[in-house]
Amino acid sequence: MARRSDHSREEIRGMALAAAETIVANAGLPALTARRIAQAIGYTVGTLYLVFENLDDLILQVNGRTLDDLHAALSQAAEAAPAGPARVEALARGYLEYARAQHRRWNALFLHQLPAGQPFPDWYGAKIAAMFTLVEAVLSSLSTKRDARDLTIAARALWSGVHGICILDSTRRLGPVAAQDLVDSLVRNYLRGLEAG
Amino acid sequence: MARRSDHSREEIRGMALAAAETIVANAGLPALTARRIAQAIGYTVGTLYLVFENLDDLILQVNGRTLDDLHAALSQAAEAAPAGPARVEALARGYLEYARAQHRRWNALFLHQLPAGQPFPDWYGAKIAAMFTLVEAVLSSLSTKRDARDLTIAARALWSGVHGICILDSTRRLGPVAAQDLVDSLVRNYLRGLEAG
DNA sequence: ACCTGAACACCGTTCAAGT
DNA sequence: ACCTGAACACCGTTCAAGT
Repeated sequence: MARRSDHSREEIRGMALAAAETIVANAGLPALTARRIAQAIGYTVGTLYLVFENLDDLILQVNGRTLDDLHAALSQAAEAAPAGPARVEALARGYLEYARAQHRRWNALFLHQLPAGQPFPDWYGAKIAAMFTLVEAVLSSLSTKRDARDLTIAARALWSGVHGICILDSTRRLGPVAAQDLVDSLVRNYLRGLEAG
Repeated sequence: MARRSDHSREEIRGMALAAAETIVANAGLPALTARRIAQAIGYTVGTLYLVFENLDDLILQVNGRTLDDLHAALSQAAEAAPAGPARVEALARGYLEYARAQHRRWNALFLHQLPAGQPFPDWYGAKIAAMFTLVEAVLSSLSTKRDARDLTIAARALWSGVHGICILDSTRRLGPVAAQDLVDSLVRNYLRGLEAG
């Protein structure tokens, strides 16, 4: 293969991200290497560095797509359930289901670490925050008496809790206990406690 | 450096694990390489493979030590608090404190992934299970009416939840919310919900 | 018997050189 | 201008060869 202008920068970028997503979905984040992506799209490694800052940048883009996908799946799961506690439960179960169905892509979200001290770029942080906002929206319809700060805390406490179950489940640290039972237990008792508070 | 019998196999093993622990504590798991460990103990890489199966085996040993250390810290935190709900809270806060104080070692626990499909060795699984057992013991003193299965579920749901908060905190995904507030919210409301159930 | 050190097949990243 | 391909400084792992 020689000099080519077969594809624009944007096209190469899109091809690389699609190839990367496939590699992660099929073989997991550790299998994602610059040479493998380059081979999949028919260019050499050097070309990737014309289009991405580095591998971390590329992985962040892949994970950003996964977060968008996850957000869409959760919105849908929530809307399908009747408002109230059942909707919170549907959201939590939706998260567990997504983590299982897309487990290599979902795991990549948490396996990837930026170099020490480097914070997430703003656009990525916004995608994480949007996940919590989704939970806040569903929780806020439960009881109107709480102020914004309580809502923020409740949404993050509950959602982090659900996340903890999902991640221990996906990394097989839970032993022979059904993760769904844990999610149900956490959501029900937390909400009951909130109401009684 | 030439042929030496300065140290027994067991001594080399201990030196390597100690060096590895220091590297992880100072620079994080990604900085842990066979060549770096070898250099730290004054042997060549080949020697490490005489004493460990491979790097995964070595990392598992390092993480096993961290789990022991964590278990001891949590036992102590629990015993220092009065029995009852306060003790559950002390356990949860102790976990968050450990994750923060030893954050690179603690993170290594969850950053390391065994090759696809390879389960944790039994001795390592037992150390994970011991963590949940600790929570069960503290929870069981709260109410005597629950059966063993309920206790297992409650301990794992609550503890996974606390873990989720700690891991999102340690990877800076929580935003400007105090993790301790989340831990307190989760524990209090979950326990209150359990009681009301 | 114990340990070395060089080799193999990989990495991420850069950049002079080709078309 | 666009892309290559070879180079650099690394990896984990193995194993013939040295002492």
